[in-house]
Amino acid sequence: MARAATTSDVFNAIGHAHRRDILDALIGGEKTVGAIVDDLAMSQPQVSKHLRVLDEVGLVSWRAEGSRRLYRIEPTRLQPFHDWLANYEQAWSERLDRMDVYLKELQQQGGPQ
Amino acid sequence: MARAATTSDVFNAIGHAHRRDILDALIGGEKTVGAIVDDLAMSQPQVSKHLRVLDEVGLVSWRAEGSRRLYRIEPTRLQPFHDWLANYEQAWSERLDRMDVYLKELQQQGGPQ
DNA sequence: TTGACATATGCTTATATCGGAATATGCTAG
DNA sequence: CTAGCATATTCCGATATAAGCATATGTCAA
Repeated sequence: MARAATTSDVFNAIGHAHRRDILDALIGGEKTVGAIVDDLAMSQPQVSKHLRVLDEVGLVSWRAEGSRRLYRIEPTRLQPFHDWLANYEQAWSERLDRMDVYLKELQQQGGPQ
Repeated sequence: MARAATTSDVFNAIGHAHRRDILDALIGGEKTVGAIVDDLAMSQPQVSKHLRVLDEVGLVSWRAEGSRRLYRIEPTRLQPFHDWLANYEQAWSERLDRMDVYLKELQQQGGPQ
């Protein structure tokens, strides 16, 4: 077998730097494909293809205006990522708690020999 | 050209489901390679390779204990994710604000027709 | 309708992995 | 030193894209 078939997965979508660049470029608000092409140094088909991936995953949406498309970020779709991160932060703080308990025990016992 | 050479990039590292699975398996604390192999249904070489990637990116670290290796998560390396997400949360809340303003306008006007 | 512009799509090539199997390395016990 | 276990590494074939180029599609203006 080969690479895991994980396309159309939010994590995979943001796993590529160019797509993160595109998302970053959209932080200020909706933008035209051409504007993104100008902002970043990418070819138009390249941008369109990455936008397609981002759209399939739901990270961006668009509306037509004449012959242009205005793309915008769909920040709510970052929720899975957010949730994923939260697990580790919880694990981390629990770990700090345990360390805290340990340190307090040491204090009560007068410290290690 | 082909796929962007973005290995040894934290975002790329978590872009693959199996590596996220491994990280999840390590949430409870440090674990042996063999333990991970048992937990997830993956071959030992497969797990070792993914651990290598995660290690190169700094998302895990390990200590030797006899002939075993105990791997653990390195939560501080999650900071880039946190920072990146923070940008979009701002965009997100701004969007909620705009929606709020819009809703208030509707209220003052007596609602849409 | 034609022309010009904006964007999407199809085709091709190059390449980065992924996964599997076999093997190497490292450590410990006896 | 040898056997055996735990893990890493190498070699391999398969495949999923990424990027480039050319082209199709769609929209507006005249």
